[in-house]
Amino acid sequence: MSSEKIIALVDCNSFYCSCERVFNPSLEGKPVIVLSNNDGCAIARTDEAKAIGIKMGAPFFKIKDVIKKHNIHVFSSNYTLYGDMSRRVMEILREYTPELEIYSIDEAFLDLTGFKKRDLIQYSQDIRQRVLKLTGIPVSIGLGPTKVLAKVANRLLKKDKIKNQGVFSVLDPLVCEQALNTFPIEDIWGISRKSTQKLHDLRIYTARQLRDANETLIQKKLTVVGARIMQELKAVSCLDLEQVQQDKKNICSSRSFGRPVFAKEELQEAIANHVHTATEKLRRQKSIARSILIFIQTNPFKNIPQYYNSTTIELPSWTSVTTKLIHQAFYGLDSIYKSGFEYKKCGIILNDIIPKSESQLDFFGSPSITGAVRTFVILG
DNA sequence: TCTGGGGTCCTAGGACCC
DNA sequence: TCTGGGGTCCTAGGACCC
Repeated sequence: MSSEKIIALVDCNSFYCSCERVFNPSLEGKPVIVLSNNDGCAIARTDEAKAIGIKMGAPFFKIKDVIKKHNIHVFSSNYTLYGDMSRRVMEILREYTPELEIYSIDEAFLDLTGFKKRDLIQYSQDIRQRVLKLTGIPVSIGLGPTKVLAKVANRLLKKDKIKNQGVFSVLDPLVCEQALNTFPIEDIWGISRKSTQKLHDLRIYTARQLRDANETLIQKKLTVVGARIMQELKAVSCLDLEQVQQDKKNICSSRSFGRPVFAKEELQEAIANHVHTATEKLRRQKSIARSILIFIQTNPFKNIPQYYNSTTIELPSWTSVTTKLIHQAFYGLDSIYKSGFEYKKCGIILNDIIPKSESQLDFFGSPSITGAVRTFVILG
């Protein structure tokens, strides 16, 4: 019993919108949405905007009328601001426990097992109040014995099934049982559309039914991923907190164009920018890469001739030098570019990434991996 | 040469997350 | 006219080796 963990999921409410409200308090109580890059679609909504019926990912052009009618306040996304606010929130959370996993820009798992003897609801309320006071960001906190159950608790808060107190706990087995009874499987963390359909085929509709289902059957249908979720629903923790930020194994930069693009020169400019962005991230984690994938594509939503292609370039050695990678990326672009198409999006992915410290300089000044077999040709 | 089993590594693609 | 961007994990299947 005492080995049971206590996990809190702290989630910032309508995070991007809340950030905008911090700098514009008159928006309090009013409907607000934040749009994706190029103002393509809605990616954050306040409760007021949700109540009006704005759906996650709704294309801007389709909701323009509703926005006007209900006087919804609209913002283009400002990721520099959101990243900044996120760091401040996470720093405060870290004051409450060193065991913390920053799961996304607006969510963190906290291991509160060591605070068992305290009133955990009160402790969580303290966290909420302090974050709100120091950053202006409202957060919701779900408590459970596993990550999946903490997510369940948090989800119930958002759904307003429980009156909006900002903290909900399913640590009590009876409360948990009740919560799972009516909790739809599609709302479980890790169960999305495809898996939901497979489970519906098995006549499994609620979290409770999934928890009590035949394990072999679930593993067969949903692989080990599903089996793990089952365990977590049973309050058996099998997803650990990942406290140290792992180095990225691949780094991607891509974006849609705000307008039609035909010319190779324009694609080159965009690709160069993407390489620049990605190599900056690469250097920040003190890594080097040896493989770069370049892709270009037309707009699949448009009824025009479609083209998608990608190519991977393997470099002779690992590098984090922007110009070297841009050179290779252009070479790759040359090989896949076809004129006459209206391009909508392009991007690059850096692969085969290793820490710079794992490499050493070979005779010619370019890194080679330690321990790898190399043949040296002495010139002259 | 033929036959078979088993292990490892790699890659592409599916599924899922926020 | 107009539909995000950046990730992770897992599996299946092929290549290769012993």
